[in-house]
Amino acid sequence: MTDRNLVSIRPFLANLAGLVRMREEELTHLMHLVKALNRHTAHQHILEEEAPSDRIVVLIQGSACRFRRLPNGRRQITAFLVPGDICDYRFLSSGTVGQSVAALSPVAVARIPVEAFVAASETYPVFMRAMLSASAVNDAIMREWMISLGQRNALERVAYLLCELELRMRRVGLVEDGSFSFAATQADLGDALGLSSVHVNRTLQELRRRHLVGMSKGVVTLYDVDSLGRLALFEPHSLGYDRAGRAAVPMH
Amino acid sequence: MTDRNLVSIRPFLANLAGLVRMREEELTHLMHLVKALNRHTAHQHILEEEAPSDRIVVLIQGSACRFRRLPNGRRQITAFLVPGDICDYRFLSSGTVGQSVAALSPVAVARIPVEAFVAASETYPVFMRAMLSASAVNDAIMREWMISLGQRNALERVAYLLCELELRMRRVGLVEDGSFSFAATQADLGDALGLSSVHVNRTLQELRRRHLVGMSKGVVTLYDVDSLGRLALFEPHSLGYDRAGRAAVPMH
DNA sequence: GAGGCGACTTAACCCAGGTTAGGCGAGCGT
DNA sequence: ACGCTCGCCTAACCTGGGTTAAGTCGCCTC
Repeated sequence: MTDRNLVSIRPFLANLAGLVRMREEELTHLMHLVKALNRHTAHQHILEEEAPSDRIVVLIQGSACRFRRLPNGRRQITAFLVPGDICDYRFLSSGTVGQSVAALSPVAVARIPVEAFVAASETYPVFMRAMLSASAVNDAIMREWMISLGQRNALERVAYLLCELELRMRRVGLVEDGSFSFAATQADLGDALGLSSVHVNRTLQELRRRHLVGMSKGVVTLYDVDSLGRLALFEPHSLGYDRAGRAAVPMH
Repeated sequence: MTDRNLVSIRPFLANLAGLVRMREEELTHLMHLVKALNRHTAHQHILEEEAPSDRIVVLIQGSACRFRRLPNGRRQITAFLVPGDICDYRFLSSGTVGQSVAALSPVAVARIPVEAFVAASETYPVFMRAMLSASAVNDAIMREWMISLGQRNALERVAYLLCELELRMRRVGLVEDGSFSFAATQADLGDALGLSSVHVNRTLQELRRRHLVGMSKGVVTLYDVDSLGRLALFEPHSLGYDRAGRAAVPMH
């Protein structure tokens, strides 16, 4: 493993530990499964559509997105990734499914050999359970995006996305005073929300005007999460987190 | 198991056998895991949001949908289910995630106790692999719906949905002469596609006018799958099927 | 420090699809 | 045979968000 000391994989551990109960020993063992820690610059691809899935790839630092391109050139971003997120779950079924992952900012990425992970799961079944839970949460997030795209208007969509990101960042201990780092451009947001970048701009301005949101230089600030959540029709429990009564994991 | 003779669970077996290679013995064993076969009338709920997931619920006959309701009353259909489909994958992670499943027509449903299934997977690991594959396909379908909602216009969306359904029905041997049964109303289609029922109507008429599609009394006919697919920006391989070189499974 | 590029902003115009409000026919219960 | 409900269809009108086009600002490179 390279430079484990420079970049902490803590968000990853926090992510999984927030889904299943894990003992100290298990967390340590899990940590040692990480075999490589790479960096990518903004806009670089982290995973290609057709890449074999012999590694579990985990985002450790920075922002990234999953997306797919249509034959007509349009792009749909299907997920934003925050530190601790697993980039792609195809290793669970050893299939290859068509979507790529790209960095939105400079990122650090950890890679875990699937074989080693599966082997370790024999001794620690909690590892596989954690992955399946993470995958289920991922599904829930996708489902909620579908609802955004189908039923929410522009203002609600943007508000919803920000609430979702805030919750996910908070879970891994990366929200401070209502602020967190998130590197998508307005065009990226448009490709994720099914809006033009022009309209994303109009919408963000409206949210700023209402003193709900601040956004600049890759830092998002939510001034009033409650009002924003109401506006967004945001229901945290629908994301599959904390339904088990388990909130953000305390980092000791 | 009740009245196994009246309703064939063949679509279910075809579905899984189309994802992983299974021997005759395994298919037989799988069949014997089915412990109950129930019927529901149209509009009845098959699964509630909060239901415990101690059964794997499989649609055997008829049409159904997964959906979630927003606090403002609007409804987003997140998936249509065709015979052979697993209604809900939450049993994989033993979490409860908020969506319901409802019948669109009279349906038959099989139930497999999760415990028995997991136990059987010890002897036949292919069972669990099949479930994970089915879940991955389910993800791919959801992803493609997100792309529809975000990037395709009304005509493309409707066309896409019909192509997808045709493919899925064909996989389980339920397409004859380009026709298959599908019971959603135009309002249902609207709730799935993020369109008003009025506009779904306009759009279907346009597809009929172009001699691409026929639809009446719960029977869909595609007159020209190729043209329709082109119009829809439909890329079958993106659904995760047949990427492994495996097309619709021959039923011997 | 000139030039270029990428992200954000603004404004004018326009259209795809929503909304509202009906009408029509088939099935069904009484 | 009546009336009800439900699904389908039509038409008139309206608006949320798309499109195009241009301008600003900061940052990076040479």
